[in-house]
Amino acid sequence: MNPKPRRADDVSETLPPRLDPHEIEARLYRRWSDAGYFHVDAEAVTEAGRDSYVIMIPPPNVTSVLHMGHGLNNTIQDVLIRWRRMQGQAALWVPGTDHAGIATQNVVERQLREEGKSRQDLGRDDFEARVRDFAEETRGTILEQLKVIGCSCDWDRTYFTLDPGLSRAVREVFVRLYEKGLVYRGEYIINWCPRCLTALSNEEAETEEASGRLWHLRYPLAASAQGAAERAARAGAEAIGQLEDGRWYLTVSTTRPETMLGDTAVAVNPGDERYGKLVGADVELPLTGRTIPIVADDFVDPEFGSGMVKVTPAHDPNDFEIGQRAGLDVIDVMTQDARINENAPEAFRGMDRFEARKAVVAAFEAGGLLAGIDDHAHAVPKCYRCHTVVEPRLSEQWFVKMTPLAQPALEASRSGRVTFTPERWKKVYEHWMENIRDWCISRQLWWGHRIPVWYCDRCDETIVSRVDPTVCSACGSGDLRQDPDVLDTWFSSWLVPFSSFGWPEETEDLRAFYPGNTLTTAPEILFFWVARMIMAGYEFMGDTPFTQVYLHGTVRDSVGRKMSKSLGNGIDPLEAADLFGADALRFTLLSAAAVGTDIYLDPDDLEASFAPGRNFANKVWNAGRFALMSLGDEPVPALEEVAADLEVEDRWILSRFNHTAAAVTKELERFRLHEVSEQLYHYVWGDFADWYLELVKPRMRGYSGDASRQAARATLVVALDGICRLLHPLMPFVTTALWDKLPWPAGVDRPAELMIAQWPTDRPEADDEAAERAIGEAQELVTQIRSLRKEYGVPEGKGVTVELTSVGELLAGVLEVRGEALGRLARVDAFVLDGGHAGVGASAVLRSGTEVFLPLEGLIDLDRERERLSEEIGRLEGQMKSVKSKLENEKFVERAPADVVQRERDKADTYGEQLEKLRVKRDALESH
RNA sequence: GGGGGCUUAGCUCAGUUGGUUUAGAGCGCCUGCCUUACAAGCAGGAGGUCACUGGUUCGAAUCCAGUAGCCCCCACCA
Repeated sequence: MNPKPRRADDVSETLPPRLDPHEIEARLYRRWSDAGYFHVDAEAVTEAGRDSYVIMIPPPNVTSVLHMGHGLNNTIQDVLIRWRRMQGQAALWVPGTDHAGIATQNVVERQLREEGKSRQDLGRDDFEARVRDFAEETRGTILEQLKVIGCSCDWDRTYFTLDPGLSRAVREVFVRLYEKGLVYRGEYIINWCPRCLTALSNEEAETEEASGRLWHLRYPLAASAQGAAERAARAGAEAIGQLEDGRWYLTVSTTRPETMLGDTAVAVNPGDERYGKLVGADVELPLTGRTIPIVADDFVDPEFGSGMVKVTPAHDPNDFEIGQRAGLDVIDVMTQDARINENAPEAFRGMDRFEARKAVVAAFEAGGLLAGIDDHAHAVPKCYRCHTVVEPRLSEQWFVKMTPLAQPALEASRSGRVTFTPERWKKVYEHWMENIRDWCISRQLWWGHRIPVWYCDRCDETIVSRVDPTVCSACGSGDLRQDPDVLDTWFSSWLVPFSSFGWPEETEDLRAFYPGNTLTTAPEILFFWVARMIMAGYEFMGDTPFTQVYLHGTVRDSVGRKMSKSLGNGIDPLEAADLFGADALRFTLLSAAAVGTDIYLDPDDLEASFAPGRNFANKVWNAGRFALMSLGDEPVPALEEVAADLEVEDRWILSRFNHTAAAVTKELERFRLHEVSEQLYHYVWGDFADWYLELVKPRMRGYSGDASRQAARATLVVALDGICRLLHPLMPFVTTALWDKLPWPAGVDRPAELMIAQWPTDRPEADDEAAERAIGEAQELVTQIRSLRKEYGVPEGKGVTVELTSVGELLAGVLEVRGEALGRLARVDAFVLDGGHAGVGASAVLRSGTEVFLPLEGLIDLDRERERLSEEIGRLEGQMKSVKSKLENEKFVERAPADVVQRERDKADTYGEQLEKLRVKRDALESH
């Protein structure tokens, strides 16, 4: 009658008990790639009429191979893309890499230095070639890394920001903005890195808090101003004083004393009554022999310091502006590598700025002109690439006027056209947009897009051109010189949402894929990249490049430091994928990626760091493996065919699936990937593996008859198929490997590949509230019995009889049809309803009010158990006594350290609780 | 100086817009199990006055105010 339990040996032989990621991952990736599933044509949208879903990868820098931050970033994008693809959209993920001007140039220059060479030794062309080689190699590695973690990018569209197409777009944009008056050239104070020898944008100068000093310097007033100074001092101007030689001086303060060598004025606030009379007076600038005026300027805060400010137009942006307003001289006293130059007194020439600082202070001190030094915490700007202290420097650079560009981009956020997740970034974005400053785009580097500007040596004409000019457009001369500088690397990446689709041509791709949808990145580049892309989108395409900005957290090490190559605390995604598999890596990152929170991984303990993902991947594998083995290769019926034979657990798992699918879909829409992974974890591990598979085991072996077995088989196939689909975006490899082996009912269409199988949609008919409540009660019953068994020391293997009273209808129903299966899970031989509760036993009450009684007589040696309990109670009482006596000892309590006393008190509490529990148990045994 | 955020179990974090959550998860910890899918596992368990104070409410981890500590972003105070 009962068919023999069958084992599908063919499956069990090919499926090892431990998931071996190496065996499947590379093979499956190649299969997907070869089949062309990653590629999306414009026709899929324009002709087939499908909705497009487009993600632009944040192009990794070719500076170095990917780290775990990229792992997280790209895993998230792949989840979104795979999910949308399964939903039937034309899901396009455009990959690319960024030439990363300053960063890459630095790396190669460092290599050269180790060889004892400089870029000048090589010359511009050879140097560029060398960087190109380096970039090409890293680029290749990066793209391989993305493939290893499973990224389903459209590789046919891979771009590099220096490609001819993208370069053409860069040039077009520069010229257009120039023609519109939005690109201009000018001499301003910019952030200068004296090590990289280039200008930096404001965003590239990162401020770090530093505990510096504030030096107070005395500047003697000129002979002509002595009288005015004396009167001011008499009137209470505390910054005015008298030197030993009788001359009057004023006091200024500075954090950079060396800049005084380039001072051309002292400024006071025009409304400052203390110094009003001194405006126009002359000051003898120490060390230099120069005489400089006192000027009035609103910028000066009368409350700060002495209310008098030294003005160095060539070395401070504010001073530069004061100088402009007052028509002051500009004296640049530093070379480009921040040494004192020939404009300064000979004694200081050639000194590094920090040496010069010391020397200047020493000279002031020697001259009795040092009024004092205070500690002073302030923000020091540093180069974001080499951390050298940035020097404000006067130089001629190219800028983009940003205010006009910012307007539509700001409006996009305010109107909700562009949304931010987490929402708090919306305010940050808007605040920045509202206070946007012009963008310095020229860099004194060799690696990047050359600025398309030529200067005529004959007539001084400036030519900005889409094509390289050969003769001057003004005088016809051929003596043209191209601007030696290159553009900021972000000047190419802010265009990729359209330049990667062939802009400025009006391409089919642009029509199909612009605007895109979701931009996923770390908050660090919100201003560098995200905001600028939105601005460029509106300026050149008339629309935003994407409508959702999702900003995820940072990957940090176990002590909270950002993972970085320089700190050596990074984790190579390849290493993690190699050790645990790409699925495990992905799931670990996703399950830790609660919206907006950082992720902590320990580079010194990869096992522990990736355990969640690895364990879960293995669980999925084994649950699937077991299901496949027990299904065998015999034909499987469709669910509809066995509808009448479904057991309560079948209806339960299908209902649970429907709820899980709905929740997962909803959470994906909100980028709540942590919740997505948690939902799936509990469904797969908790519901499916721990309960459904266990309940269904006897049926799969045919113990409940063939109809029941076929119903279980059909349900199992549907459930496993659903799990593979829901889990696929997160863990594409293991799900595909299982799904490939899944038997399929005849007459039901089977998709060609899991990765393009349809995403589960809501099936309200699958919801079964009764089944969920019934199994819920059954689970509680089983758990309670297990707990009681354990607590009372019933031996593992021993079967028991359990008596139940006040059993509800639902539970009674389940017990009637599935009592045996439930009994197996709790090691219960028989459930007796409305039993007498006679004899010695343990009891519990379920939430529904059902009472559970577990008779213990004959099951455990009551005398021994009593004895054991007494012993344990005795032991605890002894320990309790010694603790109590300690605590009752006044001297101990008074003299022992507080934490030691507290520990004793905690002990007393713990023992007390334990004793209480043991006594209750003992009483339960004694009372019979 | 401005703006934003955080504080929940030993650690890292959830908690769906005040009420089925008796505040959850993973890792770690304790106890017992190699039960023929999985020891990367199974079963059971310990551990939290939800930073503090006050308020609103029938009801607060959740809303409001204040206090303390931590973090991030922006900023030209010499």
